[in-house]
Amino acid sequence: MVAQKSVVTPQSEDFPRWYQDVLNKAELAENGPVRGTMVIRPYGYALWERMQAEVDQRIKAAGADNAYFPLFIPESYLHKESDHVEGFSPELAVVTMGGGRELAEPVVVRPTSETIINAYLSKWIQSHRDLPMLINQWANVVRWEMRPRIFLRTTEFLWQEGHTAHASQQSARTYAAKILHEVYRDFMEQVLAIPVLVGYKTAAERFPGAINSMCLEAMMRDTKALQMGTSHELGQSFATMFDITYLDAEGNQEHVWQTSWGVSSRMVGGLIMAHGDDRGMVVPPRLAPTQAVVVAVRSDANVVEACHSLATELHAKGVRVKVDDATDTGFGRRATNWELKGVPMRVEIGPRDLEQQQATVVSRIGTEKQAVGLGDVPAVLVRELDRAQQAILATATAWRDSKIVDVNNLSTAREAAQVGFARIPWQVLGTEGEAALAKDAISVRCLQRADGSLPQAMEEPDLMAICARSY
RNA sequence: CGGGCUGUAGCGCAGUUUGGUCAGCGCACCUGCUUUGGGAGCAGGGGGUCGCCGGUUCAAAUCCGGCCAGCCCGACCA
Repeated sequence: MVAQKSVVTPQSEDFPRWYQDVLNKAELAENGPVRGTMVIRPYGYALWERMQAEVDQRIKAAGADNAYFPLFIPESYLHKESDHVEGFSPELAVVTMGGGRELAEPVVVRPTSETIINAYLSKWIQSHRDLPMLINQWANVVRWEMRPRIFLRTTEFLWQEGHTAHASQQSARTYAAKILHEVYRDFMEQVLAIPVLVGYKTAAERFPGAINSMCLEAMMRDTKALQMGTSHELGQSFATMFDITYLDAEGNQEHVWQTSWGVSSRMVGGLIMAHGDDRGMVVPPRLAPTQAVVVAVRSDANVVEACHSLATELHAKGVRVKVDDATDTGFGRRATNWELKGVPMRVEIGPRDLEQQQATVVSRIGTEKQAVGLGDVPAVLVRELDRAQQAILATATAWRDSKIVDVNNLSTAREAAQVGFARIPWQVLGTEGEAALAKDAISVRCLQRADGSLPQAMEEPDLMAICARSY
């Protein structure tokens, strides 16, 4: 076997450059003409569509229904919640002209939709029988970012945002945690194969307008943290400002308790940086738009026919499969391109294979090739796909865990956070320590219990702070 | 928005110090032939107002001024 030339900048040499190389060579996305915008190419969008499908299914299972609210929001709506407007004002895109004339009231392009959705929830909610009201929308939002990075932080990005109203604080809190665990964590670990730490955001990191922000934090291959998703308890502030009230069973007028929660196209960046290696992307099989590619090694009618017939068989078994019979491109180049895209399994068929009535099966996460009888390929592939899914999660988890260091003072925390996650008792760190670490670009990613579980309240004793550099 | 670096073909770059056969290289692309089991070879070919505007000069990718954009490091954030 010929030594493989490096096709992207090695991670160890220059991680940001590696990321750019993968975006380009795997044909995922590129910059749009307006600063901070991105063009998502078909393969990148296929990854997002798979994410949408899996997340949407879980959201519906959690009882929320999809709806759609407008892109434009009256500027006055934003001003109804003071923390909210303060948090988002610096990054708003505001439209002042329309139809060639100055608008009487400027409209903002939504940076998030709490305000407009709550304006309507207040019309729709009258009785305790209307609660809980569970709404989700898939949309694009715009935040004028100072330092954009494709997928991780773009001026316009794609996401889902859930907005719910409940009769009690407990119901809202329970639901926000349910979304965190049953929708987000389950999706990220079981589908994306990315292990996440869950916890509360500190007051400094909280969503503008929330009384409690819960989050999921993943570690990228450069040991920086990426916030993969959030679920917020909004308390009653939006309910008060937008007058969302209901009559309870005793006939009392009450304000609802609310939540909001979201995951975005940022997850595509997280996927790239959580699993990728020096050969490109590694896409876990349950997510992969293409789980297996059947490659015709040489231009030969029998070979090409065997590839298509095997693909048909695999498709019938529920494998998302493609045939690569573009034999006017050399085999090596095609193999490399599929690896760059992170397609989990490759099945190679050439004349030599055909003579033996076999195919050569290669996993993206391994290097060895195995010869498999043609008839056994579907069963082997199904087994290997499952194995790869488990292996990718296990590898990512073991690696991340090896980069989490327990520390007990500020200076060791600072040191540990340069090369991983520093875990330090919150009562040792405190808000002063948090501010001190911020000077070195280290933030408290989340507060969690010592066993890694989600706290019930900020005031719980013995919470641990996870500190890291982040995207 | 601060600090640093960089804008030359789709991508990556050389050339700028010392103005003048510098419009160049590698990859990619097109055609033909030979190839195809890990980024193929040979031959031929297409593509760039050198980021933009202005200035200096007989002459500007090169010098001067301004602007714009991108990347990296920070502050802000999904």
